[in-house]
Amino acid sequence: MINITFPDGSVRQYEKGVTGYDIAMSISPRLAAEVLAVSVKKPGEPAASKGTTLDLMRPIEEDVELRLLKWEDEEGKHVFWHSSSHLMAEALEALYPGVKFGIGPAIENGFYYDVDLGGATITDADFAKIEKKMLELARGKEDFVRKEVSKADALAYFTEKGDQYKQELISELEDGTITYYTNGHFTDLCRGPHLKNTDLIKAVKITAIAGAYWRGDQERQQLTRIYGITFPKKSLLDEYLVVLEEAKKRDHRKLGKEMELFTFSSRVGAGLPLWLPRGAVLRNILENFLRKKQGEIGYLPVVTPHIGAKDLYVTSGHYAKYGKDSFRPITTPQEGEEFMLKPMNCPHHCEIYRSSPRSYKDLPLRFAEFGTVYRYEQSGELHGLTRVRGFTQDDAHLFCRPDQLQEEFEKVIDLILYVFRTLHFDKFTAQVSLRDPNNHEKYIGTDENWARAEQGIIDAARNKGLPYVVETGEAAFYGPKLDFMVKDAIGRSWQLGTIQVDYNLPERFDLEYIGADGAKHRPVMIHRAPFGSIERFVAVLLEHTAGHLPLWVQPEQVKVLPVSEKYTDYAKKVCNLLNNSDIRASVDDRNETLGKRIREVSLMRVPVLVIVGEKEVADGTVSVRKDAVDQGSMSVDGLIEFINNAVKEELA
RNA sequence: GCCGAAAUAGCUCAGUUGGCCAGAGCACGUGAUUUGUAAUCUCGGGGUCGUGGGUUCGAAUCCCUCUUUCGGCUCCA
Repeated sequence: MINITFPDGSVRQYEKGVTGYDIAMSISPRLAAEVLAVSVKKPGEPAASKGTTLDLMRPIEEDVELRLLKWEDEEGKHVFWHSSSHLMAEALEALYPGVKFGIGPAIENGFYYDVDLGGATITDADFAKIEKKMLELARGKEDFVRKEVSKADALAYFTEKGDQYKQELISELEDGTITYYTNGHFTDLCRGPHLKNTDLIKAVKITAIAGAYWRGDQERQQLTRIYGITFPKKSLLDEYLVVLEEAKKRDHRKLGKEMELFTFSSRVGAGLPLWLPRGAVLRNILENFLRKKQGEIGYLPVVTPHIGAKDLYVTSGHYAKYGKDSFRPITTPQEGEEFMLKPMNCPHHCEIYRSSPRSYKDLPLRFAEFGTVYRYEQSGELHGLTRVRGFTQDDAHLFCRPDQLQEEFEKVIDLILYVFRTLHFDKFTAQVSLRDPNNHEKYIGTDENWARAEQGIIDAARNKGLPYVVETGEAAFYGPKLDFMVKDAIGRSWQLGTIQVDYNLPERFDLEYIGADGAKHRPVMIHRAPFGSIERFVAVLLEHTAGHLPLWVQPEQVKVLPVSEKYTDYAKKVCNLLNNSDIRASVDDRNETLGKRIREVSLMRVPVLVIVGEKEVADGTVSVRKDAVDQGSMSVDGLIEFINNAVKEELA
């Protein structure tokens, strides 16, 4: 007998070799019908470990802590979708004989399978056919059968099948660890785990097709990636589709148009946003907010040009790294003279540092600039305001002594957290981006400097008690980073704030300061941008708020609506009083019905509407509504106070 | 850059297997109306159907080029 410990701490005894399914059945058949897989954890495993997910039919041979995984568990969904990808593969094999398979994992929302269709093509029109086949196979109640195979047998099987992708995968596996899973007529190389039976899959939606390189390598074969999502109940699929529709409405590209913030023009060029008046006001508000805060904490404003001599970037290393993939150098009437659009501000700031001899007493020096940079992003990468070719970084470079690095770094973390908190970004992830340990030639600088910088970042994040994840291979080519990642409306992750420790540029630019000992020393540099870029920040902010920006950020805070022409003068007077109190207000006295003007102003997301008619003129008051909620009538002074308080509350 | 999809009026979209001067709503202009909390009525102007080429008696519709956009992949200083 073995002891099985349940999440509530209770312990039951079962025969050795009992399956998760047996255990669920022993509790209730209804439960057994809902359980998708089990998670087991051996007594010795650390408390933080989530345990190992196993098939329901795998025998359990020793004492374990056990969780029965259902749809509601992340791991349960993962198994469900992974099995669904095998179900889709089975359907594809039936519909497209000879199809070859790459990999088919579960993802955050559903699953995909990379396939090589030979000469055949799949379009959206084929989705229904695939869905139908999958449901038909699911209703056939096929068990997922696990089987251990030798490497030689596995290779022989997929060689005979002619599937070179699976052969390649198997050739990299160790003998004795290889398993097959079979559902119906489809057998796949797979570690599992899987569902007990396909009949748990009740609703299927093929969502998209796209190209994907085999093993993510641009140089290799491009496969067709088919995305899908499945559910154990039809109603869950319907709910999911509604959520997707809602997310589309929050798309910053749509909101930017509706709210008249920005636009693009193919004549100006792809990826080069044009900020409309209201958008420009929004940018100024965000910039001034940060400018003010940075002024308070010892940053010094600097301004540098949009171009720099090519030599500047040869010195910084950017030319060698990005020269050929970037905007080409600008030539001049002077033979041999070349300038480049600046892809980043640091080289310019390094030259500002060099403009004067520096003492250890001068440090840290913090040079801040809203610097517009230009990067030739691949055409297929451009995306609204989140990935553009010309954008403005809320950049600053901090030059400090090595003994000041830790404190300076932590102060930057504080600043970024302040910015995020003030704008109500609570759902972000801190990511420590380190260099790829297997690919050092991608980076510049010595191993020693890298090690110091990477350790410095990890220490700072720890000291601040910041929860973080570590990603190797995500560092910039000149140094490791601490990135603040935020998701957009449809779940894509974007980097906003970033802090980077850099020992390399100070060396390349031969930056120095005179220490207390009278000798020359090398400063350390921190690159940082709390927003990341204004463009991307605005995009994500719009998607998070669905356009209902905080009152203090709204380019237009108040619209004053006279009920009719007769009250326009009074409306203008009210508006003037608001403007005099630094409230962004305007009058809409167009010859339209009040109802229509309210509708339009609401669609523009103007948060406060002020309505004035006969009654208000007589009493010297205004009628106020904020975010579609009536606030009753108040004096103009009362309104100013009301707005100022609302803003104060947001900034608190 | 790669795979796939798309581009019709300022915006959102119709436009049947190629067949008379290409349509609607909103927006815009005009006249009426002077409005009390999410769409008042009238009349009107507006499109070389993204670009250039081709097939055809005839192209918004079929084929190719380029541009831009969308979904992924790769990339992301």
